[in-house]
Amino acid sequence: MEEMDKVYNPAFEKRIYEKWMRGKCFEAHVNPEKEPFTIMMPPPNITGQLHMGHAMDETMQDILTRFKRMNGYEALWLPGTDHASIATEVKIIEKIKKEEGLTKEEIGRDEFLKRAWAWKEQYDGRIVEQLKGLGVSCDWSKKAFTMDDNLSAAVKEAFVRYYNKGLIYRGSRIINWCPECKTALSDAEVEYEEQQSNLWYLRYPIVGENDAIVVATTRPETMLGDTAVAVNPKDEKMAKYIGKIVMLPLMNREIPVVGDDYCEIGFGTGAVKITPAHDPNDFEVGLRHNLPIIQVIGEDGLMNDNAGTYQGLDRLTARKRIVEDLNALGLVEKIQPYAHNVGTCYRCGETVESLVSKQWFVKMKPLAEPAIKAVKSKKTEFIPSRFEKIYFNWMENIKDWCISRQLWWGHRIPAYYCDDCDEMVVSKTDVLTCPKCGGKMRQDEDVLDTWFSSALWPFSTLGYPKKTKNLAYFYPTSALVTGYDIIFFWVARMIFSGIEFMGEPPFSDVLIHGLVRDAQGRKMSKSLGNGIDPLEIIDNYGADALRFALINGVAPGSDTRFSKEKIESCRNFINKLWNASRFVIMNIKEDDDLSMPSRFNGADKWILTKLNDVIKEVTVNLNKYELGVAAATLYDFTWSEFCDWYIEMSKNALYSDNKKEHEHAVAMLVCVLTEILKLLHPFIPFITEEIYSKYSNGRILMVEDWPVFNKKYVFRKEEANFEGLKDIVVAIRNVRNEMNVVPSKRVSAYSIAKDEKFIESAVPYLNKLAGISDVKFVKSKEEIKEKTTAVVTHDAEFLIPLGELIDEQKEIERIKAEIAETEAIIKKTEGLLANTAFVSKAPQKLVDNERDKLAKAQDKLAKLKDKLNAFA
RNA sequence: GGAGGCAUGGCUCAGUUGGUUAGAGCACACGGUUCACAUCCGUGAGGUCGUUGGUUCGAGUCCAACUGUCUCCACCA
Repeated sequence: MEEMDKVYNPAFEKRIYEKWMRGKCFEAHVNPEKEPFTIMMPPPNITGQLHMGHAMDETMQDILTRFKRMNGYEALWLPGTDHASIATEVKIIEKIKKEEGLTKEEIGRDEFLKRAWAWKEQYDGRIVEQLKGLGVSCDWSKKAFTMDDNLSAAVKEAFVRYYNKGLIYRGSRIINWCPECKTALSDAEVEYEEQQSNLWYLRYPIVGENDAIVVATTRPETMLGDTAVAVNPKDEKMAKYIGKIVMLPLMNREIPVVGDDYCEIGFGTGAVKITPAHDPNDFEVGLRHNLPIIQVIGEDGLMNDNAGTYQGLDRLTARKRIVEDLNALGLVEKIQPYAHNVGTCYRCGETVESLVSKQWFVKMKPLAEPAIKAVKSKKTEFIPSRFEKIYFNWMENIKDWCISRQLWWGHRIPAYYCDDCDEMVVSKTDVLTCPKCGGKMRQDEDVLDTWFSSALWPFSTLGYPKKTKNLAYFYPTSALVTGYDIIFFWVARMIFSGIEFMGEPPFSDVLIHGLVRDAQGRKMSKSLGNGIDPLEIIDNYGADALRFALINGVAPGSDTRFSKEKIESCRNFINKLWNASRFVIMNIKEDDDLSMPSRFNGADKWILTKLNDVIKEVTVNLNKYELGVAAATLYDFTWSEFCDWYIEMSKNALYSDNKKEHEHAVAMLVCVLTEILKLLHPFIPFITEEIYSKYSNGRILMVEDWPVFNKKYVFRKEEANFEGLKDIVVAIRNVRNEMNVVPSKRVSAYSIAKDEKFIESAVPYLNKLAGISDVKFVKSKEEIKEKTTAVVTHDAEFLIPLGELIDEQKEIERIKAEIAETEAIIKKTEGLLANTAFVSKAPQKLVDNERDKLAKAQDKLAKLKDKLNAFA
C-alpha cells in the first residue's frame, strides 16, 4: 500500500480537483432515466474576489449537489458570474481615474466598454479559480455570465414581453438619485443611516395678513422648490389656513396652503412645506393637488437655475446660506437638534437625492400577486420558514420597480427613439429607421438595473428564450441557496420572473443561510478591516477544513462566527480522519481480501448498528437541509465511535498471526471506513477522495453510491451489550485515574457477574481498553483476600486489587458520592412512578423505561452499600 | 412606527415532532514517550437553559408578558 504522511497536509487538493475535471465528474446531461436535481449558483459579482459569505454559500450548494449526485440524481450545479452593473462601473471609473487620470465621459462610451470587458476577463477568471479552490462540483461546461449573448437575448425578450403586456412603462416619477454615480436607483438600492441634524422651523408669511405659518423641515435648501404648504383638514387649529396664500421667502413666490391627510396632526407645527420635486411624499401630495413641480437640485447634486442666487452651490452650502439669509429676515423661528435617517447609495455611500426624472418602471402589483401565491401554496418553500414572512411583507407592500440606470456597463434598454418625430419603438432587434417617418432612430442611452438580468438567471442560463432540452429537463430548479440579505434584490424577483416567463416558480426550495461574522460577532467589512480571507484559510488549513468549519453545528438561517479556534478544531478532525485511514491502510497486507465479511463478531455488530443509524440520520438531515446536524453526527461517529472504540477493539485481531483473524479485522475496518468516507464526502470532498484513492483501485469516490440504511446490519442486542461494555471500561478507567493507578499497569480483576459468558468474551477488550489483564470469576466477595476498589454496574461488579496504591479514604468518598448520585435517581424515579397521572397518561414504553431504570438503580445501590460496608 | 431573530457551563454554539442524569468544540485541572494520530490519548470539574406566569402527568423545547441584545422593513416633515 501507498505510504501516507504522518500529518494531514492538504497539498493534494489541486491534484484531486484536476482528477475530477479530467473525469468530467461534474457535468450533467439531459437523462430521462434519472431525476434531475438542479441548483443555480448565485453568480458572484465580477467586482472582487471570494469572501467568507461566498465560501459558506458555495459549500452548502456543493454539499447538496454531491449528496444528490451520489443518490442517483442527474445533479446539475450551474455556475456563473454577474456583470454587477453599478458596482463594476464604479470600480472601473476608479481604475481609469487612477491609471489614466480620465473620467468616463472623457474616454467615451465605446472605449469605456472595452475597458469594462477587459476587467471582466480578468476578474471573472480569478473568481472561477477561487471557486475551484473551494472544491465546488459545478458543471463548468455550462458556465454563464449575465452579459453573454444568450443571456442578453433573454433580457431583451423579457423587456419586450413585459412592455407588450403593459407591465413596463416609461414615465416621470420621483426616484432615488445618486449624485456621485449619476444614476437612478431602485428603492432596494438605498440604505438608510441615522444622522444627527436639525429640525429648522421656518416662518412663511401669509399674504395680506400680519401672520405667518411656521413649517418644520430637515432640509431647508429644498424650500426654494416649495409649491405649497399642507395642513391636515381635520386639524381644528390649522384647517382655517386652507385656501390662504403664503409668500415663499427668498423666492418671493406665492404658494397655496392645501389640506391633506399626509400632514399629521400633532407633529411639528401642524404644517408641512411641500416640495414635489424632492420628496416622494410631497410628490404624491403634489399629484393630488395638481401642484407645479419645481426642481431646484440638479443631477450633479448642485443647486440648479431654478435656485436663483443659490445656483451652483452644493446642497450643504446652500442649506447653510439659506438658513443664514432666512435668519437675517427674522424668518427662522427656532432650530432644534434632530436625529433622522438619511438615504445613501448602497454602492458609493453618497447621500441620495430624491428628484423627478423620466425613467423606465416595471409595474409590480400584477407580478407580485402570483409570486405571493406561489409561496403561500408551498410551491416554493423557504427554509427556515420564518423568512417567508419577510418575503410576504415586501411583496405585499411593493412599489413599482425603477429599472433604468444612467450607466454604460450593462444591458442597454431596447427602446429606440426617432430624432424627427416623437415615435418610440421597443424591440428585440435594432431599429435604425423610424417606422412612422423614416427618420433616424437612436437607442435609449440607459442600461437596465443589474437585478433585471439576474432575475432571469434560473432560465436564461438554460437557454431561454430558446426552448432548449436543458431548459425542459432542468427547469424548474430544485433549490436556491443564498443569504437573507438578498431576498428582495434577487430571490423575490426571480420568483415573479420565473412565473411570468416560464409559467412556474424557478425553484421549489429556498435555503436561506446567515452571515459569517468575525470572532467577536461583528459583520466582516472592509472598513473595519476584520474580514478573513477564505483563500488564506485554504492555503493554511485546506479547503476541507474551511468547509467543515463553515457548516459543522450551524443551524439553518442563523449567523455564525468564524474563529481560529474553530478552523483549528476542524483541521484536527480532518487530521484524525487522515490518521485513522492511514492506520487502516497500512495494515492492509498484499493479498488481503477486503470484501465485506459475512460473519460478524460482537464488536462488528455493534459498529455496524451504529453505522446504520448514522447513515439514516445523516441522510434524513441532509434531505431536511440540516447540514450542521449531519456534519456534527459524522464528526462524533468518526471520532468518538470509530476511532476511539472500534479501531481500538480491532487491534488484537488486526495484529494476529492468524491470517483469517487479521483479514477479518482489516476487511471490517476498510468497509466501515469506506462508508464513512462516502458519508463525509459531500462535506470534505478532497481528503475523502484522496484517502479512497489509496485503496480503491482507481475508483472515484464522488461518483460512488450513497450508503443506504440496511436492517441486515442492525443488531440491537449486541449494540446494547457493547454500550454496556463501554460503560464498564470508562468506569474502570475512572477508578484507576482517581486512585492514581498508573494507567499502563496491567492488573487482574475479580468479577461477580450475572452474565459470565458475556464478560468472558469481553475480557480481551477490557485488556486492551482498561488495562485489565485477566478476570477471575468469584461467587462472593468473601473469596477475595486483597483490598480492592470496585466498579459497580447493574450487570456486573469488578473488583480491582490496588495493593498499596489504594487510598482507602478516597475510595470511601468515591463510593459515597456514587451512592448519593444513585439515591437521587431512585428518589426522582420513585416519585415519578408514584404519580398516577404519569403512569396512566404517559406512553407505556416510557413508564417501562422508568421502572427498568429504578430496578437497575436499586440493584446498583445495594452493591454499593455492600462495598461501603466492607470498609467499615 | 411595523416585523423577526437570539438569550443554554469561562467562550462559541447544538438541542429535530415536549419524555432517561441537557450535549459538543475551545479554554481549564489531573494523568499519559503502549508501534494511526501530541493537529494525540485517558479522566475530571463546570449549567436553577434571561425573568415571571400559563398549558401539560411532564417544559430548554409550546403560549403570554417583561428585560436585554441583534437584524430587517417603513421613514412623518
